[in-house]
Amino acid sequence: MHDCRNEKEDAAELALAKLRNLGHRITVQRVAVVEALASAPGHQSAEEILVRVSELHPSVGRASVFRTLQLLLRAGVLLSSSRAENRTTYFLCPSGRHHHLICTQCGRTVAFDECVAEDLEGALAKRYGFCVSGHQLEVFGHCSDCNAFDS
Amino acid sequence: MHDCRNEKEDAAELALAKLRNLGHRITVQRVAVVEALASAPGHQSAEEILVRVSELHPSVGRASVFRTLQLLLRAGVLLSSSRAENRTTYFLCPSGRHHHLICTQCGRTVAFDECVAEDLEGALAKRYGFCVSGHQLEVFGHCSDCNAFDS
DNA sequence: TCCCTAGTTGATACTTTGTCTCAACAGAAT
DNA sequence: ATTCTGTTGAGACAAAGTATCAACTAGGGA
Ligand SMILES: [Mn+2]
Ligand SMILES: [Mn+2]
Ligand SMILES: [Zn+2]
Ligand SMILES: [Zn+2]
Repeated sequence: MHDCRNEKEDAAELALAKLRNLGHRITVQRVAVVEALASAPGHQSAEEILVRVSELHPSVGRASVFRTLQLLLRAGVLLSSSRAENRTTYFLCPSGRHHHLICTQCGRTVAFDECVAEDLEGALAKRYGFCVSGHQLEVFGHCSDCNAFDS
Repeated sequence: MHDCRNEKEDAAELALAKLRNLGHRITVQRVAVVEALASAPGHQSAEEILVRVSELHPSVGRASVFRTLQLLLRAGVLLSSSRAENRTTYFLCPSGRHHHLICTQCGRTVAFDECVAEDLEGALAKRYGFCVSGHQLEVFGHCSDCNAFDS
């Protein structure tokens, strides 16, 4: 059974668990940011997240939102793209692996599931001494709409 | 024979040729930005590019630099990363295909050559009606230095 | 070669996005 | 209770990017 609601809840819980495991405290502010991220489908800008957090927790400061986003990014459970939707957007991704098709003209963004980099991760880890936590593949081009109208 | 100088010059010429092919005018300002990008190895921030452009062409405005970066991004000959080096950086990439290993802690960035997505591009193009121009793969993790000092 | 014009530009004000500082606060440990 | 350390909000600040618009120019056609 596939249930988006549960998927989102899982993502939120996994993100918080990851913070906890890294030794960070689970505060109401951090929970609020994670829930804001999980409360909407797709990508959100920092501003959208801030607004959403403020709805339920008006006292949460702007700096805390940015600090939490940074923390989640570093923890590998949040990804961001500055090309998708033509602005910087954030989205929870507990697996740390995500793949997009992005129209460089209008910003239209499509997610796809094929993961071609999992094998590669191990090789890179060994070669460069990195401890790999995830990856993001962005494929660029023009969408069908934008193709129709350009040179 | 491998010659970095020539590689860079090629990158610059290919980028300008691409703009020309798309019907954009080749102005001294655009040439200046492309040459600034080609004049240094690796990634540069918008500010660094602006400074470099100003050295030879002090009259070029800040807006033109940003406008040209945007144009090159859309043309598929420039890539950017907001995680590499822990700030947004730009780099000429005429092929439109680039791959990085990025430390989410300190921003250390390593380029690698394995390209695992070329086959995928065709499939995605067909499935979603996109005209694919390139891709960028970012693999995230902790570098050896950052691994040594954390929990 | 000269015109014409759509595309481009510089200056600068402005918005958006993200960071810094620091005193106050809150959990956890003792 | 006391201490300790991580976290917070406010708001000043800085960086990054955009909008406006009159002036200018690249480049195709006469
Ligand atoms: Mn997505
Ligand atoms: Mn690179
Ligand atoms: Zn499009
Ligand atoms: Zn590092």
